Amino acid sequence: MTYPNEITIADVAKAAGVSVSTVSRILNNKLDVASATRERVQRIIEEMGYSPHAQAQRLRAGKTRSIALLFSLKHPGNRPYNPLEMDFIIGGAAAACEQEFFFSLLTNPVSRHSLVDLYRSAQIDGLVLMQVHTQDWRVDLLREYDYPFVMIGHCNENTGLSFIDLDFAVGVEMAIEYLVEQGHHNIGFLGHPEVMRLNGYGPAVRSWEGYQRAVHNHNIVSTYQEASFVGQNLFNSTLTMLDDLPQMTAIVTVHANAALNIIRALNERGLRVPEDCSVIALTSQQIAELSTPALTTIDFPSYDMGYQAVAMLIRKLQGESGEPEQILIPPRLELRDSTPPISARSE
Amino acid sequence: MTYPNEITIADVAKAAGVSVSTVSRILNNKLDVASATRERVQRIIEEMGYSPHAQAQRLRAGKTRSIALLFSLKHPGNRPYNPLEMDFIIGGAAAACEQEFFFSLLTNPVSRHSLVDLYRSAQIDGLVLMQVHTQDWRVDLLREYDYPFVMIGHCNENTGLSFIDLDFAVGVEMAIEYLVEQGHHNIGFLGHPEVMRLNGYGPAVRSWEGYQRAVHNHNIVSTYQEASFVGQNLFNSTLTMLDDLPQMTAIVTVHANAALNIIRALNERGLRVPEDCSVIALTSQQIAELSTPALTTIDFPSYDMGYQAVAMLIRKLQGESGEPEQILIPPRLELRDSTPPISARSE
DNA sequence: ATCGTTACCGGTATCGTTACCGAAAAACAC
DNA sequence: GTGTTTTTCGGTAACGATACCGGTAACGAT
Repeated sequence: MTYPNEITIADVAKAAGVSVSTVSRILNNKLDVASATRERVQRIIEEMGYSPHAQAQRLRAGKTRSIALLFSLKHPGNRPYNPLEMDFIIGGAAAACEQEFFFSLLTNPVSRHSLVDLYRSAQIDGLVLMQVHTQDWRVDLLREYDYPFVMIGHCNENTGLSFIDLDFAVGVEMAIEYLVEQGHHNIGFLGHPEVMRLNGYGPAVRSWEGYQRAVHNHNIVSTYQEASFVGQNLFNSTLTMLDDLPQMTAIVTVHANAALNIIRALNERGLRVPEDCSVIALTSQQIAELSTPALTTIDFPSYDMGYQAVAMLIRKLQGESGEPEQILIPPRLELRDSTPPISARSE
Repeated sequence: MTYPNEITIADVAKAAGVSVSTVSRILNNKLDVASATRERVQRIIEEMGYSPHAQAQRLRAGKTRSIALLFSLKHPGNRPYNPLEMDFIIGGAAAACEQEFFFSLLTNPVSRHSLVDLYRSAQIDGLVLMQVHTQDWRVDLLREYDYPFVMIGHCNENTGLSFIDLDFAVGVEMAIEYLVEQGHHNIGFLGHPEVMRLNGYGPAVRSWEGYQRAVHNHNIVSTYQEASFVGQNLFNSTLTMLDDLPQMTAIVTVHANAALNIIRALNERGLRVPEDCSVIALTSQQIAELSTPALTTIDFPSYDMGYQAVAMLIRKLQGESGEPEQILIPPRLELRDSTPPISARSE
């Protein structure tokens, strides 16, 4: 028993004794078809196991009904890949699938040519950009060509562009302010690798700005280290901060999965979290709750951001409104167990 | 200045003063074209910024040149998603992109109907299945219809099927055997959630078998817990094992990111890793090196597995050989810092 | 000069679908 | 009964590309 998958609309038409036009109308729920024939043909469609050829439909419609997410594996310093970026992908995929869009991952490095080609050769209707830099040639190019896309992240100049991003600057500031309110005076900051900041990688630049602003606005002693995502590096950077500022009682980090290494480094020096040192990380709820103690965070709703970005892109593609949507998520402090409440710390 | 993207092969032909056939031949590198015209037309293609309409090409060719990976977000007990599964995705995407295949993520739950429809409606040429169960209706269905697919994982009955999987049973056995050789007699095993094992989820079933076999073959005292991926749960399960077997000196776990919680739980009881208790995890190099101490592992080369699976699928699609490829990766013990060398433990 | 071979190119049909136009049939008014 | 509107349907031409077939021109051989 074989299952032919070469059934076309013509086969259905012939079997039903109607024209292809009629079958097409039925498939697309047009009204000018007698309900008797509609039901009869629908039954035959069911029996034959026919489903319309998506490629042909899309060629005819001039739409691909697929979008892609550019995900560079070559991002400097970004190995292993950030788990929050994984959430972007999953969230985006979920949003796309709900709307019956195909959602592809493009990991090849893009050139100007290959980027434009994606649109020109009708491979995709739109694109999601992540790992956005404050100045980003991809953004400039797509804007110039007026191709539809959205960003997870944003540039310095965003007129006419749609994006969703977390407000990293305010986030870091908020974390430090909270610690100051709790009575901390000696605070460490563990940021992105310096190379990423110098390259203009958005989160690196803005979280750094937030740190600088907080230090400037509050009367605190601080130290900072810029570390890569590698565990050993985070571990060592924490030790370096302790050398630099032995009386440090709190650490703020932008690293999603640094907690383990920070805690271990502190333990190495006989310090415990949260009794001797508080920790606030900029990460998602899921990751925060993986650690013990669960981490107090500036929440990084990465899954939702991916989801929203794709939803935004699809709205744009369906042309519901020409207005760009720009969402800069206000940071939200989530108190968990890595920052003791003020009462416990008062004496 | 606008950038029209509605240039067709006909426009190029007209501009070049040749027929569409000739342009087509040039695009496809056919030989029966005079090199003079070829170069002239190619220059015009370049100038006009033409690239062929992928949809039309694929309709004509009867191939979609896209594959998909089924990734269920509803996997019981599997929240937050396993980082190793993320690696499958990234590895698969990388392999697909290298071969210029589109690689889509499908997160919607599939039904028999929607699964078959993917092929019938020519949305995809092939599929990668993960989260495979020892008996899996999706596998049975695709096999019945003879649609091309590969698995990351495998079933009990795999004749004619292509897959790549890690040998979990032997892996767990190997880990325990190593610990026995190192002189451990009291060993804990932290496995997948019971519900996954009972549902027939491959890795859960097989790692459990490996554990049982090891306990049966060696003269050891052991305890086990089955925990979900949630941090608190892993933490508590470790404590429970310590209650159950206070003299425990080693833990084997299948959880990719359990290390933090195991270590913290041990610390809670005044035990240190690796001085008082060894830990072996079944996880990838990248994750193993995130922790301090870096974890000794049964290596789970998840990125490569995703990559290989897609490469395998593409080979199958290009029909290089009708033979199914079945790769059961022999486990490899990677010694790092969470298991002290035998010399350090001898006295 | 004629024929055959080769190199190069153009026309046409086709992939499977949908939009459009118009025709046949049915329904209604009088 | 005729005339008019409405319903229902079929034919045809696209969408943008490629495969196939056949035709022209150029060349060498006889």
